[in-house]
Amino acid sequence: MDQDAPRKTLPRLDESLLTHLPPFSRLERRQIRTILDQASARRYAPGAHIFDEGEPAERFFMLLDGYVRVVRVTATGEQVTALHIPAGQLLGIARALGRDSYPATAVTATESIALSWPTRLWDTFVADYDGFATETYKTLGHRVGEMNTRIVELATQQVEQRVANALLRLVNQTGRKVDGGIEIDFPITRQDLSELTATTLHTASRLLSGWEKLGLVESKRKRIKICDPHALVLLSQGR
Amino acid sequence: MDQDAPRKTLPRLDESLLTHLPPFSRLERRQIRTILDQASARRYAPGAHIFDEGEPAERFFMLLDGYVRVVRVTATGEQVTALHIPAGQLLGIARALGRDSYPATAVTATESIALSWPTRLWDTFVADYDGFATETYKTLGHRVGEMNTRIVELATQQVEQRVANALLRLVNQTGRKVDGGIEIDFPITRQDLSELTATTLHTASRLLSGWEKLGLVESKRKRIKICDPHALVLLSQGR
DNA sequence: ACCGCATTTTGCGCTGGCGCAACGTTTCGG
DNA sequence: CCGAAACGTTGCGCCAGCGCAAAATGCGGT
Repeated sequence: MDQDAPRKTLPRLDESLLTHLPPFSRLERRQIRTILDQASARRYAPGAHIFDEGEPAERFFMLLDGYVRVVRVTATGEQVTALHIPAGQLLGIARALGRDSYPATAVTATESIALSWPTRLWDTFVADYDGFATETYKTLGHRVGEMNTRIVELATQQVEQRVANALLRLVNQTGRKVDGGIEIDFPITRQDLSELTATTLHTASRLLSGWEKLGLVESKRKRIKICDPHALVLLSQGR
Repeated sequence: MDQDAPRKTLPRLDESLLTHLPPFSRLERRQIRTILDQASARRYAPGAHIFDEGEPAERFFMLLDGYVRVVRVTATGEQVTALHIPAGQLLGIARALGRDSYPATAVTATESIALSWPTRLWDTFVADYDGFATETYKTLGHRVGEMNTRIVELATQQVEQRVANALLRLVNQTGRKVDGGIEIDFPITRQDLSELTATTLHTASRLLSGWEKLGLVESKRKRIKICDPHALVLLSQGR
């Protein structure tokens, strides 16, 4: 997207990159070697688009490092974040659902590294590699579950509860222990948070300010630390 | 659920029931026979629960006739409709996503008829029947797309637009031409509509009343007829 | 024909949270 | 080190749509 620089296939990708990741964990060293030899590795700057909604799904990806937001843009230009994907998961797997174009846009939240393969190899992977299909469908199932939860939240909860829930989920997925609490492990702006919870950055900011005064959270620019998760849980359940 | 009446395997299920349905369309007569012989058929009264959220996913289903709403219930007892499923589609296919319990409740909107098979046969179907996996993942992909759309709608649109959208979608999926317009082919209350659009039955009722005065729709109890779809499309896109 | 229940309609007041606006603060490139 | 851009905070007014309440209407059962 950014530059059409030739995807540099790094000198030698080590098998250890994949061996512990669910979709590949049941495979033999030799198989992983084959898979890696077919892969391209690439680094993405923060905010880079890995792929865009509607594009033909030419490749599928394994996020090795970083975080990715999956975003949809409405006709009127508003953004809605559908999902956050942490390192170690596949993305752009439209093919698994019989689609031939990407249903959403993938934007890196941090500097990220991803492997990718041409979509045409998908069927081979499914057929040849034991556990690959099962494991991907599991993550897919998990994502569907998350989407479902979001629908229910959007439909029934107040903004305050939704924001609290979103923070808790982010912390659970990507929390990093620091002194005084748990911090969300990637840069996230009020704007991002608002796109994740279907509100405005103003309201998100007000809520965080309020919580900060109560000692529930602390936040610097682009960084949020949860100090009192339990209190947030209470908030997230409407008192 | 309702009664534990023995699932009556009807004397003889005809192959024609399945031959034209996507997941089975590429199969031979003989294979379909085998599939049917393993199936149980059952009739459900309107409002019956085919399965409930959280239950172990013991069977998967093919809806032969009727309409089913897929519903989630929140901790506070509110209902949210996640999806509508028309005849000819599979449901309860938790297994396809590696889940072993149903993620939502399936409630019939009309009298319905469904075939079902023990979940343990799922893998056999996928392995033995060509096109079965592909086709199911396609419907799954379609449903994921719908869920995505709903998230975006809930996040960005006003109630009026959401209700308009919901009506249009229902009409597209299940519309039946009648004189003066297109009618939604199953009974749907204001309450149902509100659960589908995350609003209250009051607001839904007010909107429909308003539109009726403008001649966009006509509605008797549990029946909604769209008279001017084009005008609704305009509404659904915010003017 | 009548009763009771489910569904629908409508009015009215209240409020969560959005829109707008202005201003403070941190980061980064040059 | 400076200026601009990105990010965050806060005050204020307004309104879509919810909650509550009450009544009307159609429907099925006995």
